[in-house]
Amino acid sequence: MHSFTEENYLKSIYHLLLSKDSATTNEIAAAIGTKAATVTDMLKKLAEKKLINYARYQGVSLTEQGRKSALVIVRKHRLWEYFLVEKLQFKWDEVHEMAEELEHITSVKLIDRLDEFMGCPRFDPHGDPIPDAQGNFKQHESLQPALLLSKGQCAKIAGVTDHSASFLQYLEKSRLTLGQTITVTEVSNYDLSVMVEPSNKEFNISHEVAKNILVLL
Amino acid sequence: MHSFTEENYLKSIYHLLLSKDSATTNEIAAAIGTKAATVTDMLKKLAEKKLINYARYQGVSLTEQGRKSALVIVRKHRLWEYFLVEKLQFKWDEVHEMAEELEHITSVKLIDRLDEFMGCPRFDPHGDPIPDAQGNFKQHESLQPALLLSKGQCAKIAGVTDHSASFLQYLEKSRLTLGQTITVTEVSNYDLSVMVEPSNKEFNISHEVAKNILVLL
DNA sequence: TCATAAATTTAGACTAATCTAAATTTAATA
DNA sequence: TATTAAATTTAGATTAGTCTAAATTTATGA
Repeated sequence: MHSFTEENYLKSIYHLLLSKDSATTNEIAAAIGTKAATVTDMLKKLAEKKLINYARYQGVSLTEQGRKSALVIVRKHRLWEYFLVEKLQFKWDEVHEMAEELEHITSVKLIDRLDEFMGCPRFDPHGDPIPDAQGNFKQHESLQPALLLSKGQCAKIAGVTDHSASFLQYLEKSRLTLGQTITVTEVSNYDLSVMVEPSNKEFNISHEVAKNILVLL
Repeated sequence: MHSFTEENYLKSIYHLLLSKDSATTNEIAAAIGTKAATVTDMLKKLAEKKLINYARYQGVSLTEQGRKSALVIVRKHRLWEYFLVEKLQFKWDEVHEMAEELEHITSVKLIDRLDEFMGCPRFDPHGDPIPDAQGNFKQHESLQPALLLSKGQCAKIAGVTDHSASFLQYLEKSRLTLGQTITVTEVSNYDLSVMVEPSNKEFNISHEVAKNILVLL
C-alpha cells in the first residue's frame, strides 16, 4: 500500500498527464502545493517503487502500475463526491476537500460496496467519468467546450474543466448546471449569448467561462 | 485541529477512562500498540495542549476539552459503523478497521449530514450509544451482562463488551445478535443454557461469553 | 555557440512520531 | 524499612516528509 503522500503525488501526476505526456517537477510542486526540492525526493522514491518513469531533469510519466494506482484514487475520489452530492445533499462546489480526505480510505471492498449502493454511477457531480473496479471508464463521446458552439446551436452541459468552488458557484447561480440545455443566440468577439432552457432566460457568458463549460450536442 | 495520532491517543484514553478514573502509560501503550516511551512523549504534547491532565508517573485523565474532542471521534466512529452496516450491508464484525480510518475525516458538516441521512441513530451496530453533535448520549437503562440472568428470565440482547471480530462472528453463528430475545432455561456452574427466540433452539453459552453479552430485561 | 536564465537536483537541516537502551521513580514485599 | 521489581521517563537515534540555500543541468536567444 502507498502512503497518503505518495497517493497525492500519483494522483497529481495522473491529472497532469491528461493534457501532455510528461509532467515536470515544477508542475507537480505547483499542483501539490509544495517545493520543487521536495518533489524531487518523492519522485526518486516513486521511481524506486516502479510507480513512475523518472530520469533526472527529464520529467516523469506513470508506469502501468502507477497508472493503476492513480486510477484507484481517482475512482475513490469521484465516488465519494457522488455520494456527498447525491446522498448527503452537498452542493457540487462543496465536496472537493472532503473527497480529498475520503479518497485515502484504504478498503477496496468499501469503495466497491459504496459504488453498488449508489447504483454504479458512471459520472461524478462535475461530469468527470468514474473508473470502474478495473480502472476502465468512458469519457462522454464528442464532449467539447461551449466556446466552439455557433449561433443557433443547442447543446447539453455535461462537464467543466475548471473545478474551483468559485467557478462552480458562478455556474450554479447562472443555472448553468450539469444536464442543463443551452441554445446559443448570439456570438460576439467578447462573449456568447445563450438561452438557458427550460427557464428561457437569456444570458451572456464570457469566452473564459465558455471555455470551461463542456457540452454535448 | 488535532493530528491523526493525537486523535487516536484521545480516543484510547477516553475508552480506558470508562472503567476507571486514571489511565496509565502502559495501558495506553497497549491500547494503541506502541511503546511506553512513545506514549510519554505524546502525553507531554497533549498536556501542553491542555487536552489531558498529566503529572509524571501519575497517570492521566482527560480535561473537559479533551473529553469533548474524544467524543467527536467516538461519534464519528460509531456513525460510520452504522453507515457501513445499515447502508453498505457489512457484517458487524467487519466494520471496525474501516471506521478506524473514517473517524479521522475532519469535516463536522459531513458527519452531521451523515447522521441526518441515517435518521440520527442512537446506537451503533454493537449497541454502543452514539453521541449527538453536542457530545451527549444515553446508555440503555439497566443494561447488564447476560451472566446475571437467572433460570426462567427472558431478556433482549442490546450490546456486547467484547468487540473482537472472532467474538462477534461466534455470536452471529449462534444467532445471538442485537435485538434477539433469549430465555434462560438452565444455569449450571459452567454455563447457561438459553432458548433463542424466535428460532426456539436451545443452546449452551459459557460464562465468558455470557459475561460479554449485555441484555435488557 | 556561448552566456545567461530557468528548471532541477543536491546538501544539510527541521518536525512529528516512533524506537531502544539506560536512568529514574514508584510500588510491593521480605 | 530496605530491597527489588515494575512502571515510567529520559536520552539519543531513526524515518517520512518537508524546507532553504547552493550547485548543477538544460534551455534560450543574442
